[in-house]
Amino acid sequence: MLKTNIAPPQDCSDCPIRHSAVCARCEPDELKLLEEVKYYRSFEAGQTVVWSGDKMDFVASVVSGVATLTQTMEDGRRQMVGLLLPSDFVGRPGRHGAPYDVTAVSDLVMCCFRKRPFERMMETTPHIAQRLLEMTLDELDAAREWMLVLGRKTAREKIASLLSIIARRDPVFSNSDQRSLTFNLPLTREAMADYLGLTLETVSRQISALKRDGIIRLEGKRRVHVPDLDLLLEEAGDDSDGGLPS
Amino acid sequence: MLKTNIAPPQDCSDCPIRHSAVCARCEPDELKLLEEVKYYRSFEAGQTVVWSGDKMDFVASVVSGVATLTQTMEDGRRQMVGLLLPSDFVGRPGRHGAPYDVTAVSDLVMCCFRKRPFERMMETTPHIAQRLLEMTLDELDAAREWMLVLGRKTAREKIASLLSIIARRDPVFSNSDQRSLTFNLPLTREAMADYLGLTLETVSRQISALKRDGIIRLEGKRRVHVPDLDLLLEEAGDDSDGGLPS
DNA sequence: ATCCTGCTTTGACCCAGATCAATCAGTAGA
DNA sequence: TCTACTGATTGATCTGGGTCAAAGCAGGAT
Repeated sequence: MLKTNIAPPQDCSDCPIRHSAVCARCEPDELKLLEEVKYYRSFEAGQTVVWSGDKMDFVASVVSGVATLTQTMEDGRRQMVGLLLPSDFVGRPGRHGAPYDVTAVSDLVMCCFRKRPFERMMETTPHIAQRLLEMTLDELDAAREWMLVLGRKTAREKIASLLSIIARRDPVFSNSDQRSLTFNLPLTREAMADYLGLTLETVSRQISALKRDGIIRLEGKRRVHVPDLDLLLEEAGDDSDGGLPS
Repeated sequence: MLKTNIAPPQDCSDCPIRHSAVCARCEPDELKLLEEVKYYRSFEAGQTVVWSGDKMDFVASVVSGVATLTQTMEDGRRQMVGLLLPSDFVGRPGRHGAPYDVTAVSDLVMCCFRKRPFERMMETTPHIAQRLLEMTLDELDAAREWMLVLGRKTAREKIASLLSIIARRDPVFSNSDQRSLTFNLPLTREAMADYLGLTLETVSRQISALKRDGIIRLEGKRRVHVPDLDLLLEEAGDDSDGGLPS
């Protein structure tokens, strides 16, 4: 397996997620306190970060790479319940056990904080608690959007929705407002199926269908080119236009 | 329609949700400040509290009754994304528009806070922000559980899951640990369908099936008796036993 | 009483997506 | 170069839940 061993940042000031993670609002002195309780951990693609039910004595931010939260039923049915991209936060202050499996789906670097000290800082440093609240509210919104996808969308709409979610969060998209773009798909077909409540065969078929219909083009299995983002959003069944007035 | 006009509480000290809502951790002096920016609103069953997209100049706690958050696609497909029972919180500090329809499904009393002053209090009163963070994390957990239901469970499991969720949150359940219990179903078949990503016909059929199999008994359409809660949990496909050791 | 009107139940049929199975395409190792 | 794997694609068939349609069943209102 290809090992891209990305070195963790030397210190917070040149951290790539400095301005979007839990620490985003911290002042330099607060950052210094955080720095004392933090440490980096790296995982290879496929490794499990924590198993559901295990004790989890840290909370963490994703620095680089992609991780997933999944729930599994006794008979093996699996549902992804969280997709963690850089700057996303894992773990819950004030809880000991992990409620979900956390898995690295690509090579992954996490910035971990020892739980106890972090919890104490939450009480003394409002900037951390404020930012965490904001991020949690954003995640709740995302989860609710996802519930609409799971409960009411067709397989084709589900795939289109997932692609547009990933496209929207891709750094190259944030920097441009073109109609067309190209991005990496960080998930296997199986992981996409777990995300969308489908089987991997259906995922594959629907991706082929979108390709056939010219909505997307594949460059290798894992790189997606979208010639017209509006067409993709249309397929996703979302209230497409953000309503630009005349 | 039957009008049960429940009078709102006179002041916070005899409010039924005093110890479980956003204000749960407030000290008497903090409560006094909150009291200055609060007002009650009542809705009849079926009324809309706010429409998705509308301006929402308040945040609120449910005092009594049940409300839902729903998303609707252009073609009319609907998905419930939140079920609000007494003490639950609606609205997001720092956002003007409502992202979902909020609807009273039974007669409803809400304790509303004017948004601006509430936002200011969030910054000055850590007890409010802390409690809101805790509640939001709980909701996120619930949303993720719900995602497993929507994505991977069968219709029968979905119904059993919903019934056990409602049973668990029913006040009479919290006060007893018997195997059997009886509770009111606050939702129509259609609302249950919107919750579970099903059609109302399927909901009706599966309820009949659970009844036929002796998992539940109906006393009128809206009152459910569960002779053995463990059987219901089994049907829900949840990791049933909380693991009582030998 | 009887007629609404808004739920709910039940039946008959159909289809989107699951299941089962074979094949293909890269990449890694020997 | 050949082999072994892991992931992806495609085909054939089956089925759970959707769709369409017709009753049933309260509570109010007339």
